[in-house]
Amino acid sequence: MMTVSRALRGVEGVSEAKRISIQKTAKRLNYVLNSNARSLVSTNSDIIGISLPTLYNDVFAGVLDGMRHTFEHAGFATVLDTTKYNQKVEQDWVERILTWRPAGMVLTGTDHGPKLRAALEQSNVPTLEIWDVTDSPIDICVGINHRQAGLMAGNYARKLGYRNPAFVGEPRGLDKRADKRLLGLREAFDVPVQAERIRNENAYVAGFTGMSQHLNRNPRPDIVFFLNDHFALGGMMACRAAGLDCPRDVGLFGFNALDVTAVLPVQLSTVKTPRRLIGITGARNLLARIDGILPERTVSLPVELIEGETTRLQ
Amino acid sequence: MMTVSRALRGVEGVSEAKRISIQKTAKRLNYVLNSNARSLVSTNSDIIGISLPTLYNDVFAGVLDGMRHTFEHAGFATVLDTTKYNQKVEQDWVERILTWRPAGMVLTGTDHGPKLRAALEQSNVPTLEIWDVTDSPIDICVGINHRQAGLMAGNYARKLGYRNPAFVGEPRGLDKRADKRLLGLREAFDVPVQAERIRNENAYVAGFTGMSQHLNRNPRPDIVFFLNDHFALGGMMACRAAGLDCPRDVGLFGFNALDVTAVLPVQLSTVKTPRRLIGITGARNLLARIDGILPERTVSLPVELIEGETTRLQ
DNA sequence: AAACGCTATGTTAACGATACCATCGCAGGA
DNA sequence: TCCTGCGATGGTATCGTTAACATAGCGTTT
Repeated sequence: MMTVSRALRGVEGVSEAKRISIQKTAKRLNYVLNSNARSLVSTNSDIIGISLPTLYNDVFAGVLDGMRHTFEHAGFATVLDTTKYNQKVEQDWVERILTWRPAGMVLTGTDHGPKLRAALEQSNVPTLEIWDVTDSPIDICVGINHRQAGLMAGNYARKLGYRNPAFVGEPRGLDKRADKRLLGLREAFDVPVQAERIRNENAYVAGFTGMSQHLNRNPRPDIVFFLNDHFALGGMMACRAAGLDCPRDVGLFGFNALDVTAVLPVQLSTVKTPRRLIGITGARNLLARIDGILPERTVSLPVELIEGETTRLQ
Repeated sequence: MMTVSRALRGVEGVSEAKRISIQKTAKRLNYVLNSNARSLVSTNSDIIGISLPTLYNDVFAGVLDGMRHTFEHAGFATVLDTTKYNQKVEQDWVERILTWRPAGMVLTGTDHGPKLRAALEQSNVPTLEIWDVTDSPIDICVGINHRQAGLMAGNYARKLGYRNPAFVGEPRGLDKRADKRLLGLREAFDVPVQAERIRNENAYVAGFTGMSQHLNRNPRPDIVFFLNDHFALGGMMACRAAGLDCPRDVGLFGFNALDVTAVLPVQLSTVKTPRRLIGITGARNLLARIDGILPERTVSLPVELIEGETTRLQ
């Protein structure tokens, strides 16, 4: 038994002849190793749990892709969860995955249910929080500063001369990062930023609806910021449907620099976020953490302001 | 030990008083069950492996969402893989997951690496193939008939009077389902269907590029079919950039009825695919299969032709 | 009061892999 | 010839949980 175990694992101490013969026999018998037994004896598995809010958003697909690339390369399998921005769902899922003794855990954002932090600290499982940053992560975190990103966009627009800003997003509390961006935005202006909050599965429709509401208001906003580029595209279409010209009549500002922006007739002003890089950096740091090296607890990656044509005041 | 095990699992045969006391003690000690040990003794886990080509495509996000919803509800956790349309990646991943003795397995499409089918049949793990259908699935399958969907779109366009069809997709062999749709399309017409095959991470850009190529050809196609709606949106923008009007100068036809089509100024003609339903139905059948009930081996769900404004010949 | 039936609780072995230690066989040195 | 050292191989106990079986305790029936 021991020789077989050693041979199949590629561990030292087996003659080459015997190793080959064992491997041949294993293949002939369709022998499949049992990871459960291995994990039981070693008290940890090569599973990494990843919790994301949703997959309908290219953003998380990008982050996930970066992480998975790195994890798979290092020999870890990923178990996925989508919380739909529901803390209870996240918490239950984490408790569940912990029974598998995962090698590591990845959560989105830095705001979680009350018992979750304690459960993870108890368990001693290396934990990465991603996409947002905080000074006091559960363990380590890699992301961007959303408040600052909002501030950056707001300052840019204010300097251009926009004076009547508005925002279109989801209901408050749902997407905590978007809330922080709006906070930054409000810091940039000395006038109130009107927010339309739309709940719709379809982000484009949500943007369209929110923009339409803003256009009905008096005075009409001179620039509208959106939760992301998909919302912004919806807004752009609402603009068009109302017979208004962008940027002549109203400015538009998105977030994330998603794929679709590459083909729009009017280039969208937006903030480019390093999604794949966040994933890769996060995964790399978590792997280091698993190996016992303690990387920087908090890594905040830079974002890039894209000055598009939708904010060209005449 | 047995009483504790029974108490925590909620199995019959423990007095209520003792059960409560055990649960309290467990909580106090931060006791976490070990699923590895449980899986070892029961020789199977409550893990279901899901392999998808990519997550950058809303299509698979939809299918995945439907499946996960059903699986989670039934108490199963999902382990995810993204193959990027690479059979070797898929095969290695399946072999890896099989060491976990998963309760079930989900693969995308019906074309796999040579050893994969044998490995899965050997393992006796219930397996669902999704998105495409075949008469001889590995185990069971739920999806749509892509050839027929292509044929349906082609017939519709031919009847409208289009005579010079073209297609924009990815290199042949990459997305087997798209290849089948093109096959159906070609069946519908008695003239050749010119295909532009573009490789680009960004689907919108791929559509834009492919459309531009077609527009340079002489004679120019009178209708262009796209791999999906994202490609089609890119094509629509290329059209616009070239100063052409759609549908006056050229017709466009997408696939999938993705979210973005809801806000386009000209409603895109497309084929609506039941993605969530495929996920839910597939998951439900796989669960039945796991419970020992043998559902229909092959389920082909209907698609719906959306007659948009991009195919209104004047 | 003895026999029975039932529920609650406890004991043992097993799942498959591996760490740890024991042994075997052989080459080379004294 | 015997001993030493080393690499290759094998034996045993263990991880945490659960199925299967055993027993203890208590009320009920005759």
